[in-house]
Amino acid sequence: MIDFDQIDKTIHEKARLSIMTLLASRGEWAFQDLKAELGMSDGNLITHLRILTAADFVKEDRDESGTRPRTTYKITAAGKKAFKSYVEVLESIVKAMKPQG
Amino acid sequence: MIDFDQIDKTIHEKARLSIMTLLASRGEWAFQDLKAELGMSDGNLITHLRILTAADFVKEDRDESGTRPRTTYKITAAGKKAFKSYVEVLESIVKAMKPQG
DNA sequence: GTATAAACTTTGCATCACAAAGTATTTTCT
DNA sequence: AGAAAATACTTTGTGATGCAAAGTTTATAC
Repeated sequence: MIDFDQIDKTIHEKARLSIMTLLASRGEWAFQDLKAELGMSDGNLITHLRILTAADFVKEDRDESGTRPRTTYKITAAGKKAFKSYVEVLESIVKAMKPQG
Repeated sequence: MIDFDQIDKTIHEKARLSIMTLLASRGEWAFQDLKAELGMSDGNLITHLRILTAADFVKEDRDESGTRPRTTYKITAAGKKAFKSYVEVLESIVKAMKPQG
């Protein structure tokens, strides 16, 4: 049977799932790019990023090189690992549905 | 890109996702069997079943054949359809992760 | 120096999951 | 027959949380 307890609530939330998928599939995302891609408000986006950062799934990089601030986010090793096992649950759900279509 | 807006919140909730997966993979489930399988409290389980029923994703069948009441639940056509497109999003996430492992 | 942009923080609201406990009905046990 | 147990609920309460909107800070462009 599928182990639903293995679903990490930190990742499972829709907004954070999309963030994690984006971060996992591409190296680095600027705050503004994430915001544009996901169509989220500043406050909402940063809250989710904070939650992911607090879980050590995401790391922020502040670029203070004199120019306008540009914060980028990338997935951590722990984040990759957690996301991978999360995706494994998804995969088992997908597989369980395959026979019937 | 993956269309996260296509994720149905009614289904995406962990508890209901497990219920839907069980109902989609097997014809019919008695209330007691779902409860045992998922380890949920009566109140919590019935609430989620009500939400799924209200969304027309699940149909309940009351068996009043003189014996002790036995309510069973099965997925509806609309539920199968909604769950299928939900699983398609999962599949696209899984696929997006495949290249990197 | 006014306006704009980035990256926040704060506030407030509304939803929601979940447990615990209580209820009605019926059935099994003694 | 009476007590206990089981099914399928309902009710209540609490705590968490998603989200938008608006305000804040700092810095840059004009």
